[in-house]
Amino acid sequence: MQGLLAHQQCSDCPIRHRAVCARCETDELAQMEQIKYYRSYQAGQTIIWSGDRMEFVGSVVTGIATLAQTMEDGRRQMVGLLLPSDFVGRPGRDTAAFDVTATTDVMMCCFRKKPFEAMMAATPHIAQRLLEMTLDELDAAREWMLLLGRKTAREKIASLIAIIARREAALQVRRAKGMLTVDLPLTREEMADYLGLTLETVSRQISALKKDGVIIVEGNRHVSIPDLDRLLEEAGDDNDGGMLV
Amino acid sequence: MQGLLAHQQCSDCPIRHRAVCARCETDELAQMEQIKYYRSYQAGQTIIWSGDRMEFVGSVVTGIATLAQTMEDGRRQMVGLLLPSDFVGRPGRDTAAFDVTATTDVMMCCFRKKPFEAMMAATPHIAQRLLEMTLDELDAAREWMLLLGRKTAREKIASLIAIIARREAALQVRRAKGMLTVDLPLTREEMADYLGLTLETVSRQISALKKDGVIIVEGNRHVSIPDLDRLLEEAGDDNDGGMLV
DNA sequence: AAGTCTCTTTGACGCAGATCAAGTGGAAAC
DNA sequence: GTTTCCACTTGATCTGCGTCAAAGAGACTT
Repeated sequence: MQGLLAHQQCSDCPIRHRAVCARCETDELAQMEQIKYYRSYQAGQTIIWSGDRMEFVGSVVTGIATLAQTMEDGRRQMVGLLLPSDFVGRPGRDTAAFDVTATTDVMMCCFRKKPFEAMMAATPHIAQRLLEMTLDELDAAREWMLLLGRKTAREKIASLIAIIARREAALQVRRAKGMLTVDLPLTREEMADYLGLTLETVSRQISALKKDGVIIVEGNRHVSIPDLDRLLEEAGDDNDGGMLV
Repeated sequence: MQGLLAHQQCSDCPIRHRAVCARCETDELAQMEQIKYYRSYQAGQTIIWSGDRMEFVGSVVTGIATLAQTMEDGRRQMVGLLLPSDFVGRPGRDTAAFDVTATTDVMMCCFRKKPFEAMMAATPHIAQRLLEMTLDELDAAREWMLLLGRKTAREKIASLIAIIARREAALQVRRAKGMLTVDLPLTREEMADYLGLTLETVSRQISALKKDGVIIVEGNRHVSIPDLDRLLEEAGDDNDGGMLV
């Protein structure tokens, strides 16, 4: 798989139309192709340490990574979930502000920072797309601030499941009227780190939502949603906003 | 004041070198000048309602505004503090995602959205600067997520004061060895909305920090900091990061 | 088949911060 | 000078979630 991807043409890339290169013309893409390289990480591996010098920036091609911050005493807060097409790194800054960790096996499309910055200066399409993506992330981060600051544990869990479900619903061609179904890409502890809770509270609230029939849980990771509106109500979202990074 | 500003040249503008126009050349600035207009708001006035159609984008020239989100039942979370030079609005989207409210009297330098978007497409300097500003805001938002998700009430208050103090320290030419001094630009309730607390808890923790000698409070708004390192320690920030929007 | 490991669930208890309520102090209005 | 108002403080009580502890449930090893 990785061997195949490593020689893949950008034109065949699964994230071609969503990543930072989405707006590039054929010739621009050819230039990108020159400076890119693939790199893969195993589940659990740290991709970037906070404070490290960043030699590269890049896009998540496959897999899921997390962006997190840790205090000296070990308290930990996830501040972003990186899905395929999401951008990692920050042009114009040379030390990383957050830890980036692979949650599943991850394949990244990387660019050494300097050449990328040079290309960005020369290619408005890249800067434009990156601006668009960054604005989306900022909106998502602000939605998340409401969750962290004001929602109850139950609402937080419902929100997380709703966000993941919404994303799945957008991707998977609507499976003929079947109940909406998601696989949680995170352990209880990772959910806790994301939601500003403890893993025990996460577990308890999932059990409570299950008992109340809001969700149906099979195994640890598989969740079905009989009534999405009910779930959204539990999440405390009136509006239909609230997409994830 | 407003009358004067309304006829001011961009070249004399107090935020000329920090706002979205910072990178513009003289000729580009002249173009911006053509499409800009000033608008002022009184303290307490809402500048933009969440969900409203946005007809304009712009920069805060003077004063302080807040970016906030409200749930149906009234729970409220501030998601940004807008200071002079900060940008309001989102090119490429036409309804506002958050409420923008003037905390003090505010003067905005506005651009109708369409002409601004057109200029942005034609002027890479604007998009570049906006990208830089947006990336900074995203970092600040993520710092804030750690605060909301993981810090104690005392740490939250210390963090807020530290952030405001840091900003003051950057602006005010270091007043000859005098103790660092800040005026809180927010009411207790606004602080609570920013920190994900209640106003009672804010009041209690300020009293506690005062009693412990971490801060010296005169009146309701005026705070002196005898020992910044001590305050930063209370804030739980090991690193020196954590700037505000 | 037993042992180990990791992830998860569940219970018992305590505390930080919310809620409810009363009171203080300064500034503007009359 | 009194009244009203508003932001703020402080106290009493309640509760949601954290903490500590134990045990269940798969998956992999030997």
